[in-house]
Amino acid sequence: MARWEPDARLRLVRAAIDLYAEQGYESTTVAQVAERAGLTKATFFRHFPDKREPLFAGQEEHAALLADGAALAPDDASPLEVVTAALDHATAAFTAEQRDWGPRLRAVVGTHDELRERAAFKRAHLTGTLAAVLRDRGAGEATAAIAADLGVEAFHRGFDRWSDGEGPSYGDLAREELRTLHAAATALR
Amino acid sequence: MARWEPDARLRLVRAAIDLYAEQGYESTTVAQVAERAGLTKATFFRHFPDKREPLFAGQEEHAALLADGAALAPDDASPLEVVTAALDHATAAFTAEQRDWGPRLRAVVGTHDELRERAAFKRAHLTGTLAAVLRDRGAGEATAAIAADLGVEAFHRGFDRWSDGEGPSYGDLAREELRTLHAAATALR
DNA sequence: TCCATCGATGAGACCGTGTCTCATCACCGT
DNA sequence: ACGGTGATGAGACACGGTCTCATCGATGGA
Repeated sequence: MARWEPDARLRLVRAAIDLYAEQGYESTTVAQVAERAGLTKATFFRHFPDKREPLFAGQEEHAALLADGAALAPDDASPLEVVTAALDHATAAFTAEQRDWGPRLRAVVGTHDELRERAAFKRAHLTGTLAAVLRDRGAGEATAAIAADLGVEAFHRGFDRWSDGEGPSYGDLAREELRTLHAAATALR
Repeated sequence: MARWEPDARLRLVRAAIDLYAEQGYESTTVAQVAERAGLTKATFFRHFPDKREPLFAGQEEHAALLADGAALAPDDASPLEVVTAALDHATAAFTAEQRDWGPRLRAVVGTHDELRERAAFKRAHLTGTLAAVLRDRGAGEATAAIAADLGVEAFHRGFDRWSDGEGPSYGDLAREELRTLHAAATALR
């Protein structure tokens, strides 16, 4: 793996973020992204299925980590404890580089519906994965859906605050968000 | 408004649903859809912004109705009561034709990620709209987010059951789903 | 040292989506 | 009849995304 100049994939991610931010997503062509990374269009599509995906490269990992963390929780854990375990486990994915990219990614994604759409899809995938784990553990349909919603909401709120440089660790922020959301949920009338 | 053969837009919707179901979404071209509707590719794109949109033609109306219904609720209504009012008001959108198309649409959308993605986006839009109304009415950030999630979840579950031919009226089904979800939410631990 | 292999890349043809411009045609009011 | 208006058709165009074939660079073995 990785001959010639290594890290082609990473170079493509960086080139995409930079160009989409500099010139706008629409007015940037895939060929331009590839060129900035020292590659060609064909190679871009060998690393990513489409023009939007480099911006969301880390997300499948997040889904996997959330699911793994949830599956690793003790058998007698309540749904909310399972979600907490999932959030804690996901902490592993959050490197310094991810934190730096966070705000820039949010800004770029916010500029174009096509990107918002992909973000919504990834989020729905996350929610679905988490809900499936909860159902497998015996939670009711409705309970699984709500707990998953709260977990993913906390996941994103925590990440946003963390990548804005707030708080000590991501894990603490996410847990705090989850507590807040849970309190609001039980108080709902 | 509608000269020549009237209802060009509706004919396009029907042609799209039929062809996407018959031949698959991928292997159907926009030109084919337009041709079945007795039109051309250029006219298709005058009625819809892209190939996916005819399948989701009714959804903006749903968002508007939910928002209107929520805004019409009495000033002292609780978040959940606001959501209930929104669901009741949305009932207006559900014609017999919508019910017939429901299962077919679900089936087609389920066959292709590109369509699932659009569905997730529409749903996120719905949730965002509802949450915004709730925040404007003074609900807290977290409360608005959760109430909106429950509302949209109930909206979709209700619609699925209703379009499967279940239950008396859509309004009753959606209210029932909302009650179930609310019960699960308050019982969450 | 040389060579065969294998995986990553480049080159370029190709189809479909989505945009745009210009011409056409049907309806409408006068 | 006649001109205006708005929906449509025709066709060129750029770009996204797929595919095939050729190339090249590193590796491992004789």
